[in-house]
Formats: sequence, structure tokens, C-alpha cells
Amino acid sequence: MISKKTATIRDVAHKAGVSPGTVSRAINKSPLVSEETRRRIMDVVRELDYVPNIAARRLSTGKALAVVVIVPFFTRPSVSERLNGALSLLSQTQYDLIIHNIESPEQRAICFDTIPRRDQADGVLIISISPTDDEVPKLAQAEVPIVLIDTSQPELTMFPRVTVDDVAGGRMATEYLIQLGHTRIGFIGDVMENPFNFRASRDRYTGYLEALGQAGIAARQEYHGEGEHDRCEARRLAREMLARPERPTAVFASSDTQAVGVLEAAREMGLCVPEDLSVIGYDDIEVADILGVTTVRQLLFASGQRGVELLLEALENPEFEPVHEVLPTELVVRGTTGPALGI
Amino acid sequence: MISKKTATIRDVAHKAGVSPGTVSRAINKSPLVSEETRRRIMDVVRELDYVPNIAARRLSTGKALAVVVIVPFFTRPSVSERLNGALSLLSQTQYDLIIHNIESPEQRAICFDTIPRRDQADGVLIISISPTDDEVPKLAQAEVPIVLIDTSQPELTMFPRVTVDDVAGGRMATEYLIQLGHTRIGFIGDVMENPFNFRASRDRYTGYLEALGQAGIAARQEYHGEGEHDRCEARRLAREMLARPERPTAVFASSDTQAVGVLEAAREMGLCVPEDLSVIGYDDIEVADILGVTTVRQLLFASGQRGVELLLEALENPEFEPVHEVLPTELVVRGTTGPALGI
DNA sequence: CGTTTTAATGCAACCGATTTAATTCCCAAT
DNA sequence: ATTGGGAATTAAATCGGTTGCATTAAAACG
Repeated sequence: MISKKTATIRDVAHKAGVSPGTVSRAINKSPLVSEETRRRIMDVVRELDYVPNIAARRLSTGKALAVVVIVPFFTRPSVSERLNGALSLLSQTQYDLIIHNIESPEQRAICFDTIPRRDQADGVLIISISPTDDEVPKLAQAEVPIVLIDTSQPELTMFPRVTVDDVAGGRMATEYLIQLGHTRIGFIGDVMENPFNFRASRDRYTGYLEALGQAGIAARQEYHGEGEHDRCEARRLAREMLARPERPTAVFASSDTQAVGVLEAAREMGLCVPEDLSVIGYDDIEVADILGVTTVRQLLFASGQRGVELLLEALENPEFEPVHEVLPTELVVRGTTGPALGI
Repeated sequence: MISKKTATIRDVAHKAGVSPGTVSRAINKSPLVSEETRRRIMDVVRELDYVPNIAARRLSTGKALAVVVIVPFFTRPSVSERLNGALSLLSQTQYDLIIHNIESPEQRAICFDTIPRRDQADGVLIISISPTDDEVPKLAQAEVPIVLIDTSQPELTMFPRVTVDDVAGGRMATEYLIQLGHTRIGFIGDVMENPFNFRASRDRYTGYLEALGQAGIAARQEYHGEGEHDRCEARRLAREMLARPERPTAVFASSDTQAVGVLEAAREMGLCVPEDLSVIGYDDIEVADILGVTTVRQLLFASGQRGVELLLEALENPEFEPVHEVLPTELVVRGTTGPALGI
């Protein structure tokens, strides 16, 4: 490989008979360069196939020209869809997108410690991870803007955020089941006390409790299942719940993934859906459409896009006031829910 | 915000009473620092909460400390799973992962032009995109190692790669159907002439033809469907194919996503699976398990991991000989295939 | 005890851009 | 003719690390 060294700005300057400073200005469209020299310089740039060294530019401007996205378990369809929304906008800008995937509490700590510095990224997008009380002040002191997507704590007013009202969503799902005549309604969701401080499932559960309360239905411990955000785990929980003497006639799963687990359990136990059991999920990911699962739709792709928009605004305008945007949810009725039959 | 400026290596040096060079060496675990000074320095580092400026480090070492991954449509489960494998390994290194998602031929051209420079990335991972004949020489001249994952051209011997024998996979799927007694076997896959130069579907089709040929079965034009890699498109194609007078009794879809489309078409048309129609997919993504789709499993996550391993090797050892690794495929029999009944 | 090694540290150049302050040049105004 | 002003450009400092070379201090050796 005869790899002729990459051209530097000095090479260009020399060949064009100007100083490096002028080349820099020409490239960055400064008005302080005469039209004539600019043309000459750009010719040389093309000739030498010159591209500015990003590392040098970053160092001298003090901008990272990159955005870091911190996500947990990014293969989860809901996360990946959000990420995709973010990417779709970022790719139109000059910012690079650096991904940090968090799968353990240690990774999370490192990330939160080291990332929000100016040299690493100009901005940070945190998806589906709620900072804990200890972490909030740290993040608040960050040198770069931080935008949160899908984190529910109402007290996080210092950050721009894009969220969904998961309490309302959980209520919506449960109310629909109640409206169908169900009174024995189970809930299957994530572990509420988890090292990642995921709160979506907890919020949806709160909504579930609210709806039950409003309808005068007592929540029953044996209708409550908590486990990993995972199809198989949900199936296990559902099997257990459905094997009880007075089994629920409907189940609200706090994600579509878990709803699928419930459906699998029902099938294994010979229960017909929706005749014997109604199932409703949350998210409206593709598999819900494929299987015809009734669910609460939230705007995943849009949340990523909107998050980036907020971040870009904050980057341009440092005095940008933190906004809190709540994206709508929508009930999508499909085939896994039906009226309660008999008692 | 009283943002006290971030500490630099000189601040640490001054406070610890040593020179910046020594601090640098201490941080980088050079053996040229006495245990005692190192301790003292590290104390100051903690005290000042010092983190080296990455941009500066990149510039002075000439290493980008980052790996760029170029992927098409990264929400596709198969792509996302590969990416996850790559991330899982990279997160244990000091390399950042920069994603470039390609959704149009223009983006692709820009990426291939600008990325493979030393200042942008130390290495590049290209997933599921086969370079065209014009692009190969460009990439071959790149200043950094490039590893290809899931690109089938046999002539790409200058790059390390991780692939799957899609021809064999297609043959395996088709042979299984033949073995079950099917002779009217349809194929539904991606558009073969596409701007992204995706070849997986084409290769699987080749395997399909080989299997038919070997069994003495003539390929029939009306059993061939090509369309976007998309469930709905596959459903449309399948509906068309299954509506013909002498409809196929089995369909090989070149991905699980498309197999799901075929299943939906069958359901709409009142065909029972597998009694009236056998369906086999490819990839073994989660939805195949959920729906019990017979499929050809390939090691998606592992391919990403292995790709990174090869890249890291190439980074450490510049004289690294390009390896070509072929990951195994495996037939996973589930419920959507069965013996051909009658004629 | 003087000399040679060796270990530890300091000094200064460098990476490749940006940017401020200084300089040159040209023209208009006095 | 002199000077003031503005535009275009250059020179040099800077960003914050790394690293080869010089230097010093301490240990080992004869």
C-alpha cells in the first residue's frame, strides 16, 4: 500500500500559496476571504482530496461535533425504534452519533460520570433511563445539554424531556378492560425496584390501580406479577397467575413483549383469547400488529426525533428553556380483548 | 451554574508537583513512573475529578479511538441483533462506537467516501452492505482496516469478513421442503437488483434453484415473488402467488419477516398452515419463535461479535491476514412446515 | 569510594486545526 | 503628499494531550 500521507491544512496552504489560517477561513466560509483566493484554495482542496482532521478541529474549537446517546438494552424493539428516530434526524446534521449501550448498573455509573463533558459530546440524549436521586445533581452540573426521553419523574424540570403519560396509558388500558365488563384483571410488568430505575412499568401499574379504584374494584395481590422484561418470564408469571382458583379474566401487560408471553401461557393452558381471557399490551411494536394484540400505542420513533430536535435547539441556544413534551397515547383495539363472559 | 472549568493535565501536574508528561505516563500505566508518584497523581486526579480530553488525546496519538459501523436500516431485527453483538464487545474496550445508518444510496456514497480516514475512525465495520465493483478499490485504499459482516461476494478477499453461506442456507431450506414431499415450492424474497447491493436474498434464491434442480424440479416463474423487505409487501406477493390456479404447496421466504407476511396471506385466504401450505423463513429472529415458524437459523449476534474481534486483531496487528469466516446455519423445524398432502 | 547502570522525571516538540492580534496593501479623504 | 480606514492576509498563540530525548537521582558494581 503506497499510502501517501493524508493532506493537512498546511499542505493545502503551501500549494495554494497562502497561510493555513486563510485556508481555514476559506473552508469555513468566513467572509474574510476574497472570492478569488477562495476559489484557488478550493481547487487545491479538491486536487489534494483534502478533508479537515476532525480531531484537530474538535480540539481547537472545543466542540465535540458528536452527540452521545445512552440507551439500555438497545435491541428491545421499543428502544431501537426510538433510537432510529433520533438517528434519522441526526444524520442530516454534522453531528456524529455515539452509542452507549447500558446493560449493567456499573456501565450506567461510568456513563453518567464520564460522558457529560464537553470534550466527549456536545449533547447527550438519555433514552428510557431515569436518573436516580443521587445522579440528578451530577447530571444537572453537566457541561453539556442533556435531553431525556421516556423518563417520567415529574421533578426533573431542569432538563428538556419527551415523555409519555404512562399513568394515563395504564389507566386507559385498564378502563377499557373494565368497560368490557371485566372485574378480575391481572397485571404483569417489570420488576419495580430495579437497578436501572426503569419507571415505565411502575407508572403503568399506578394507572392500573387508579382505574380499578375509580371503578370500585379492589386490587388483589394474586393478580399481580413482576419479573424481567422478557417474554419467557412473562409467560411463567402468567401461567402461575392463570392457574389460581379464581383466575383473572383479563390481563394488562405493561409491554407488548410481555403480552406475547401472556398469550403463550394462555395457549399452553388451553385458554381461548379473547373468549376465556382478554389481553392488552403496551407500545404497539410490530409484533402486536402481527399477532393482533390490543395495545396502547405510543409514538416511539417520534419520541427519538423530537428528543434530537430539543437537543439541537439547546445546542444552538444555550439559554434554551427546558421544555417538557408529553406525546399522546392511543388505544389500539385488536383481537385479544373481548367482553367478559359470565362470571 | 458556576462551572469551574474542567481540569487539564497541567492542572493535575501542577497540583501534584510533577510535569504533565509524568501525569500522562501515570494515567496510561507506563512502567516509567514510580509507585509512589503514581499514587500521588491518582489522588489528585480523583480530587480534581480529572478526565483526559479525548479530542486532545486523539490528536496527539493520531488514533481516533473509535470504530464506525455502517449499517442499512438498523431497525431490522437481524441488523440490530448483529449490531448488538458488535456493541457488546466494543463496550469492553476504549473504543467508541459511531453509527452511520444508511437508508439511501446517497448516504451510502458519502459514508464510503469520507469514513475510512484515519482521523474519523481506527476501523470500520460494514454490516450487510456489499460494496459494488466501483467501491471496492476505494475501500481497498482506505487508511484503516475494514471488516465486512454479511457480504457474500467471493472476490472480496482483501477484507476480513464474517459471512454465512446463504446459498447453502437457501438450499437447506428448499431441500427440507422437497424432503417433505413438496414439488410446487414458491419463493418470496427481496428485489434482487437493488441500489444497496444486498445479496443475501439473491444467494438464498440461488440455493433454492440449486435444490430444485438437483431434485429435478423445474423452477416456475409464477412461483417467484420479489419485493421490498417488508411484511406487507411479502403478504401482497404471497396473496398473488397463492391465488393462481395451481398454487404452491410450500413457500420459502428469504427472511422471517417475509415469512410472516406469507403466513398472514395464508390466513386471509383461509389456508391452513401447515396442512394446506408449508412456510419456511430465514434468520430465526424472535418473531419466528413466537409464531413457531420453521426457519434457517443464522448466528446474528455472534456475527457482530466476531466482526469486532477481527477488527480488533487487525488494529493491533497491521499485517493481519484477511480471514474469511463462515458461520454455520441450522435448520430449525417448528410448526409451519409439514408433509405435502395429496397433489 | 568513584563510576557505571538504571530508574524516574522534566523539558520541549508535536499532532492539525482555529482564532486573535498584528501586518500589509490599497484607496479615499484631507 | 500624508494620513486614515478598511479589506485581505499572515504570524503566532492556543486547544490538551503524548512522547522522544535530556537530565537527574539513586542504586549497583568493581
